[in-house]
Amino acid sequence: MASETKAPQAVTQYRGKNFDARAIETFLYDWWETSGFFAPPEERPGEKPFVMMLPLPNVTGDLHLGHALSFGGYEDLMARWHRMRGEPTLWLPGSDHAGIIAQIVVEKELAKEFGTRKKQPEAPTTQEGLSREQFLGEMWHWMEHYKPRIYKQLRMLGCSLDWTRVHFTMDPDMQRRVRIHFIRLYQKGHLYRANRIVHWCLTCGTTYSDLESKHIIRTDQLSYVRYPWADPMPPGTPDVIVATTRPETILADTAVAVHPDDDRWKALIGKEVLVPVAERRVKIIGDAAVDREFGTGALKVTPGHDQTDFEIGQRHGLQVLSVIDTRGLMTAAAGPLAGLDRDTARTAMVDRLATKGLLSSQEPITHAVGVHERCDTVDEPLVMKQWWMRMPPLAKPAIDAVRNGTTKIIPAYQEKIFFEWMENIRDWPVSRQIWWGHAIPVWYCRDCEAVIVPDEDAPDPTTCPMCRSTDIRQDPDVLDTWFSSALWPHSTLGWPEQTKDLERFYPGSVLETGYDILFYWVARMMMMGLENMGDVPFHTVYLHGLVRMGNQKMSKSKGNVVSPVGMIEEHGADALRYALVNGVSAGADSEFSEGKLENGRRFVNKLWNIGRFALAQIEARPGALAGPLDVSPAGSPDLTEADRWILSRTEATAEELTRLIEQYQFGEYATALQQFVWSEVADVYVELAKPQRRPAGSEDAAVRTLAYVFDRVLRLAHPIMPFVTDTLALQLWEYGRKDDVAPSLVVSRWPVAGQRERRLEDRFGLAIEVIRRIRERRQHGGVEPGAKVRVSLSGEADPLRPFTGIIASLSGADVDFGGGAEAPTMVRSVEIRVAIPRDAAADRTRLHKELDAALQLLEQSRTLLGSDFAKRAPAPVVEKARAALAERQAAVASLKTELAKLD
RNA sequence: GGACUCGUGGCUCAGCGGUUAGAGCACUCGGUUCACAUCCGAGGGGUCGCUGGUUCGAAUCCAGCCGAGUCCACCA
Repeated sequence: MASETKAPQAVTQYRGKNFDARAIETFLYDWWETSGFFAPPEERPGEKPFVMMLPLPNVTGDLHLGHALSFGGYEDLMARWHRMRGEPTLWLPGSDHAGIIAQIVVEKELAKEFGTRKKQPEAPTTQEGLSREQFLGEMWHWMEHYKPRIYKQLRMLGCSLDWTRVHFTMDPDMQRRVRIHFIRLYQKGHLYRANRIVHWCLTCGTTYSDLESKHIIRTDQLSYVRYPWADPMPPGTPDVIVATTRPETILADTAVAVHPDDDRWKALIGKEVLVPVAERRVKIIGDAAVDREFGTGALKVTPGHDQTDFEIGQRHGLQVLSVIDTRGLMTAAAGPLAGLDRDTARTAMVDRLATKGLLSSQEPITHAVGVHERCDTVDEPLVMKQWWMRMPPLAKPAIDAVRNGTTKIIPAYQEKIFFEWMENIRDWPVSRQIWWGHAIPVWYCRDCEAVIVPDEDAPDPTTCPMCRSTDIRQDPDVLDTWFSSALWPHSTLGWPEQTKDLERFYPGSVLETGYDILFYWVARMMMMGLENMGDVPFHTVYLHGLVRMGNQKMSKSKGNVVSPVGMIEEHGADALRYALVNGVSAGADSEFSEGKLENGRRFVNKLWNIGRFALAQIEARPGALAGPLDVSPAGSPDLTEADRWILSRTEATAEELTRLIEQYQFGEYATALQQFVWSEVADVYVELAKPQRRPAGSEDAAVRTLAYVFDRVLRLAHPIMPFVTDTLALQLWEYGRKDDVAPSLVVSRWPVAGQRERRLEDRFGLAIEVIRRIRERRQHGGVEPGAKVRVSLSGEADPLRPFTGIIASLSGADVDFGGGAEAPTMVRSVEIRVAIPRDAAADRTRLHKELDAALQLLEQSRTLLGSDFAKRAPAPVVEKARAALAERQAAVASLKTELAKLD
């Protein structure tokens, strides 16, 4: 830990009447960081560190609200809370090189800077005029621009990340680790190179995996095409007509498939037809993948350009023909269509079929079409030689880990989704045809075609170990960006070296991220962690929902992406963080709004002003805090009922908030915090702490109570609102408190709940209900707001005697316990008589209304207790119901008596 | 086709077996202006999607249905 410096004056001397986050946030964050508060302290024996990896944002990206929720809401909340619980906490930052996305971003930047450049058609991702080395030079250059941007945004959110351990997935040492990982996986047989059908994006010029593919609904022409019989057939043999939306691929057909149980066709399996235009003889084969309901039940099989057809081809040993290249142009194999792009070729083919009389009919069809999720370009399935990762064996241990609880997923229903995917996992194509990314450590010999994979600690090979040729060349592809991020939890800690960090911080604790990257990242981290480390990377996966605004999923194309940066600048990070987390339950999507942000801002300001009040009281009575702060009844005999009440409520809240955070119920934590701070501390206690409301001689007790309660409140609120709380704590701690203080809330201790006075809490609660009712009666009775009113309490009012002064003060009444002439109102079994101008008619109406309500409640109690409830329900529950019945009986009796008097 | 989630006051959501179902925002009324570009107080507003079932007791558990959304596979 760096030596901590004194907190900046901009913070300790900030005295704004309202909290202006801009005045202090940057100073405070810089101080936290330079003081080393965010780095885990020196290792201590027996410690249990809390370790979390930041879900690395794309280096070229900007933070969006989802990040703000994730990083500034849940993760920083957890990091700060665990740190305050005394656990050495490591929250490790970094960014992802974001392969294809970053390459596209920089290509656009280059285009802006140097004018539009025509892309070379044979290598779509190449900037014309730039060699691969030059282009990568540009990429690195731009990284220096983007990296600080994204890191600054994380700092603005207040994220307590350990910046001494920041990593970037393309750092040279990370590249080395990825290389070693690749080589080890290869040597163990988890990686192989194969010629298979893959998704190809014509816009991005690269392959992509199933996960990066999505479907859109589109309407196309469905063409029915007749495939003439190759040999003379007996009369009555039906024509073979297939339905296709891609007639241009007919030229690559190598079979026609029908369902083996299809009565219309099964007798014809094994016969041959001629592929139109190509005039090639192909067999009719039987395969269960064919949908009998679709079209005529006969399917043209094009293994070179369709996923399903490729699989059918594999099963039947069919030849794979290619008629479309990586630019989307028809190849020489397409004969008359060679050179046309795929869309033109489609029309041309239809024309030709029509001319030849082979086009039976056409109709529009609405169907799902696979597209690349990055750019919505329609998928062009191609057969290419690619590196693949064999997934099922890697998935097995990860499935087991979740099944046996080693790693727990929250919310639990996501586990089902995890299993579903993992148990049906398919091999992962990991090579990408772009330049920005991790190189594949494989060389190919041009002379003997050997595949050369060096040992993990060997330098790049220069000669072929098989034939000694020097004509070898490295695989030009790079690895999928998720290949490197899958290693993040161990590679950032030094793997494969057995570093101190790796030993101390692996396995980690929690992985918090959006459910949308469960497969992309979480599952893969688990698999690679288990493979490389023999242990899971985290014991808990907390998945949060999406943040929507205006009820729409935010996306760049919809143009409704709202930047949290502007919100922070306007309202402060605390307000934003609070607004995002408040009232959202685990895993649920949430709707964000200006209103929520406004509420967050006002809550932050409320806290600030409670602080201003507390500090002013403390300053006014400096002697009150001399010596240790003891607010136990023994240590402070001058405490009033109100002081003891708020102290007890504070302990109750500490207990409750601790439980909520422990159970990952962050939304409820935020709500409960606001409830306590606003309705109890501010609206009730602060009012009762004002000198003009204090019984003489209890002023010092109020100051001590305020100091204690406020200190607890700041700690309890710090995980979600770090800036305003630490500013206040630093100022509060200037005054005399000697015990339990820290240089900053960041490194202070989370409160341990102390003794409560439950009876007092209950009775005080009753007093508050009574106060409410008096206020209501005053208003409805037309009493002048400032005027004093006389109130008599009777019935079961004895427990309220200690609170006479409080009731009087907060309701503007002179209170006695004698009963009186006025018509009462009932709160539970306490009769309240408020002296207001009598109006017998109004009294009667009101009393009747109250009586009706009371009778209904009484009836409910009686029905309940008259049923089997009394026999079957647990004793404490029945006891409660009995007490309620008694109270309701008393209330009804009292109201009846009063009504009788009126009549 | 398979699976999952959600349907609670005008809006956004909590609550997920036991008192008269809560919060924020919005709304109505009344105050205040040396903690609070505000704040305080009071109030109106809910057949907890529908129909059955389990239970002494269901917004909460189960089944079916209706509606909204998501994921996985496929759509030639």
